Amino acid sequence: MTALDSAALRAATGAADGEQDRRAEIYRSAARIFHRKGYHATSINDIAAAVGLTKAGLYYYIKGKQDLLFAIMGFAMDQLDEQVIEPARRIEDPQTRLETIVARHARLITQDSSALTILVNELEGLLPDDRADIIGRQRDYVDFIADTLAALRDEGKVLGLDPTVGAFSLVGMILWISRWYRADGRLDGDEVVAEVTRMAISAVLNRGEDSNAGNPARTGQPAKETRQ
Amino acid sequence: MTALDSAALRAATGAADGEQDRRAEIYRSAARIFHRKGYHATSINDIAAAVGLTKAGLYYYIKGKQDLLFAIMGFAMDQLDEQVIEPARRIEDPQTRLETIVARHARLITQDSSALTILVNELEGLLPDDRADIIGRQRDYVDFIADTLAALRDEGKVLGLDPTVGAFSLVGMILWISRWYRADGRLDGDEVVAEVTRMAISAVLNRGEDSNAGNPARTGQPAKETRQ
DNA sequence: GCGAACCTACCGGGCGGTCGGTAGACTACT
DNA sequence: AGTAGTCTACCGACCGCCCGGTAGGTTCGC
Repeated sequence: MTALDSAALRAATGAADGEQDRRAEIYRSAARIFHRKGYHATSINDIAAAVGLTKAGLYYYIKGKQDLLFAIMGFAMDQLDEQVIEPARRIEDPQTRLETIVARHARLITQDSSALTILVNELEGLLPDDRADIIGRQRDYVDFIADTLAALRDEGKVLGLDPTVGAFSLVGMILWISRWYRADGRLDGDEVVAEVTRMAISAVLNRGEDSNAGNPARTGQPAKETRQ
Repeated sequence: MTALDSAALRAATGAADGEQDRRAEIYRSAARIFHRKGYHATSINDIAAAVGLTKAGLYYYIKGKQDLLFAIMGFAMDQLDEQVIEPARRIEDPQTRLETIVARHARLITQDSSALTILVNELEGLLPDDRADIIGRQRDYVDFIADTLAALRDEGKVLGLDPTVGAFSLVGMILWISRWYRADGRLDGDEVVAEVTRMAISAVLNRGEDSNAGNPARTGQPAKETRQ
C-alpha cells in the first residue's frame, strides 16, 4: 500500500526530488516497527516491505541496521532537546520549569512515542561509540531535571528528597506512558499529560507540615527475610 | 508454565536430585542474560555457555527458548503475587496498603531485577497464548493498585486523580528503578525503596488546600506547531 | 547394564549485507 | 532528430554466518 501511495503521489505531483521524503518515510516506518516488535526482532526485510522496497533497494538509502537505529535515536534525542530541554532551560522559576519539562515530555510521548521509546529501550542494539553518545545525552537530561529539583529544594519547596532519585522517578513515570496510553482510549492526550504533570509535581513538592515528617514510616516491609 | 511447574512438581515429590538446582541455575542465568542483552539478542548458546553446557546439553533441561522466557516471566509474576500482592491484599487501610505495594515491589527490584524486568520488557517474545496469560496477570496487578487508589479517593485522601493513570504512573516509577539503580551506587537498596515509596505516596495524596487547585496551569506548550 | 546427563555433528532457514545489473529520465553532442 | 552517455532508484540472486533445534551417540555413577 505504501509503495503505491508514494509512487502515485510522485507521479501525480511530478515533483523531482523525493529523496528526502523517501528517507524520512523510511525512518518513520522503521521507528514504528522497531517500537512495535523491538529492534532485534525486526528484520531489514520487514522495514523494506513496509516502505514498498526490496532489501537491496532499501540499502540504497541506509547504511545498515545499526545506523538506522542510531539515526532514529539521534532524532528522538534532538526532539527532546528542542521541544523539552531548550524551552525549559529558558524558564527561571524551578517549579514552572519542572512543570514544563514533564508536560512537554509527556506530550511528546502521547503524540508519537515511537522514537522516544526506542531511545530508551534499544540501547544495547547500538555500537559502543554510538551508545556512549546517546547515554551521555540522556544523562545530561536527567541531570537537568535533578538540578531543577535541587533548585526547588534550595527554595525550601522540597524537603528531604534526593534530586537524583527524584529525577529518575519522574522520568520513569513519563516514559511509562508509552506503554499504556492509547490515543483511542478513555482519556485523550491532553488529559493524560495534565494528570501526569499534576502527579509529578505533587510527588516532588512537600506542602510544609505533614509530609510524612520524621522517618519515612515502616512502609510495610516486615523485614522478616532480609536477604542482601 | 511447563518448565517451572514440572521442576516444582519434581521437588515436591522429593526426588532430591541436583537436577532441581541445575534447572534453577539455568533459569537464573537465562534471566540475567535476557535482562542484560534482551531476549532476541540472546542466543541459546549464550545461555548454555553461561551454565557450562553445550547447546544440546542445555536442551536436556529446557523445551525451547520461548518456554524458557515464559517460565521466567511466570516466575516473576509468582514473585509479585507472593511478595507484593498477597501481603498487600491482607491490609485494610488503603494508604498502608499502597505503601506496602510500592515498598515491596521496589524492594523486589533492588534485590534482583532480572526476572521482574524481563516480565515487562520482553512480552513480544512470547507465543500469543502465553502473552495473553501474562498480560492478564499484569492487568490484574494494575487494577489492584487502581482499586486501592479509588479507595483512597473514597476516603477523601485523594482529590481529582484518575485511579488508572495513577496506578500506571506509580508502576512506571517503580519499574524504572531497574534501569538506574546499582547495588554498588551511592544509595543502598533500602534508601532507594524508602525514597521512592515516599515519592509515590506524595504523588497520590493531596493535603487539602493548595494542590494546584483549578486548572493545572498552561504548562508551557505553546502549540505553535501542532503536527498530528 | 542401564538410565541420567551430557556431547559432537548436523539441519533447514533466516539473517544482515553485497553484487551486478537495469529501466527510465535526463543531458550532450552531432 | 537521433543517439550515446550518465545518473538515480531500484531489483533478483546470492553470500557467509549463525540461529533454534535435533539425531544419535558416549560417559559415568549406580
